[in-house]
Amino acid sequence: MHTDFNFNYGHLFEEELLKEILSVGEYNKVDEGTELINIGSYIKFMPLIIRGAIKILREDENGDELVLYFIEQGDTCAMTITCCLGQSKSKIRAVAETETELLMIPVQKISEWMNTYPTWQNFILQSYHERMQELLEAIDTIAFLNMNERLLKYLKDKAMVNRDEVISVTHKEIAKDLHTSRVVISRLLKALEIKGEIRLNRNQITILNL
Amino acid sequence: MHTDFNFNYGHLFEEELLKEILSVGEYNKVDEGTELINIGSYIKFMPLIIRGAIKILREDENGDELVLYFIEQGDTCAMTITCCLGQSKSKIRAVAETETELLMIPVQKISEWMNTYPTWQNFILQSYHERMQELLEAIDTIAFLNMNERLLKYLKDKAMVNRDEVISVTHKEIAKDLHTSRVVISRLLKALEIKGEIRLNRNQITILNL
DNA sequence: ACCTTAAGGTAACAATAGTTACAAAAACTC
DNA sequence: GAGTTTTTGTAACTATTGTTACCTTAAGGT
Repeated sequence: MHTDFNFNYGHLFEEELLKEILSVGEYNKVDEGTELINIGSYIKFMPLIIRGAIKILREDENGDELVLYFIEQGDTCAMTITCCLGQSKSKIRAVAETETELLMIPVQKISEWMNTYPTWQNFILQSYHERMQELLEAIDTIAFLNMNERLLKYLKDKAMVNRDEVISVTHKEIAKDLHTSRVVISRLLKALEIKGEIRLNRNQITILNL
Repeated sequence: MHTDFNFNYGHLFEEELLKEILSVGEYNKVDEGTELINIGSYIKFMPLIIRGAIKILREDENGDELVLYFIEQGDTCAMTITCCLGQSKSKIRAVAETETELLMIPVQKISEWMNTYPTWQNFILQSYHERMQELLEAIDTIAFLNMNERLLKYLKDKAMVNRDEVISVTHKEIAKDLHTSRVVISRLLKALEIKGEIRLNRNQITILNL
């Protein structure tokens, strides 16, 4: 754990801050599928990802949901920061995409360190910046691509964060993530298979030209 | 100008910072339609809006564009902050929605004040937070609403920032902002008129139940 | 007033996405 | 291994959105 943490964050922070993070942060290892942040819940910790990947989703009042993006090791969830600093409820949902190790940083430390460690302030601002970019990319995807292209992008993103061109997922799950129906996904997947882009198996999709 | 500035920002910052902002910020008055930020341009100033409203758009490589949200007096453009601090090119376009007065703050002051004025740091983080929320709302809109509902929301938002239930706009302009075709907009507007939600005139739409 | 351009209305059709219904195959249960 | 559940395939249909084409009307210029 310690070495993984240093690998991802060591170059970002000074010795002293690294020590503080390790002493204050609560280490946590969660299984795939674990719900880390619920819509509407108050957030008391900010997660620093040491290993693994997390899927960030948006969900509206009717329970319609949509994947926004994936975050990986070395990332943190900027959405959490806004929620933490603003004491507001979460507007998003975070689910472990793979088995994931993370360090939970208590809220009050975030703003405390903002004032004492310039590198921390930098890290927080940088995180905001990156998450903003991801949100813009998500907007591009849903605004300018059709379902066909969105599906392929989703599969490739998923293969990327899982570091495996074989994806374990059902059509139903994909449909939920992309906010469409299972039948639509099955239809488009079949078309992609015929085009030679993927290979289909039960509970499993292989990307052929990643 | 001075009183308008104090009205919008006076309660946010301490006396000293207010004086600095006014001495360093370059006052600017722009007409409706003025392009304040271009895609791909480097940003050297951060705008504080004193009066008026600005339309923020996303544009992809093919020139497809889409309105993300409007910002008003008292707001700043957090997207600018990310660009300024990261020295990166703009990923968005900003166009004056009405005649607008603003104060242009030079980039290097933004980070300088982050370290000297806690209220400034707070303001920047708060701006990030709000813009993040707006982006999420934009995602909700394009992901979960159909064109019909998006159109009505657009009209109401526009009426709001213009403080007038009579909107001066052509069907073509709306189509561009919502990234669809003129024919679709004309069709949906006509349906809204028949439903009694709006009244149509050339270059002008009146919202009946705002 | 006459010409030109911009704005808006509308029909007909195409493409994409969503829905309902049902069947077949695989996996899981006991 | 018989029965149940889950997953996937597919057809037929509907709804929404996008496209093309053509017309009318209003506004602006000279």
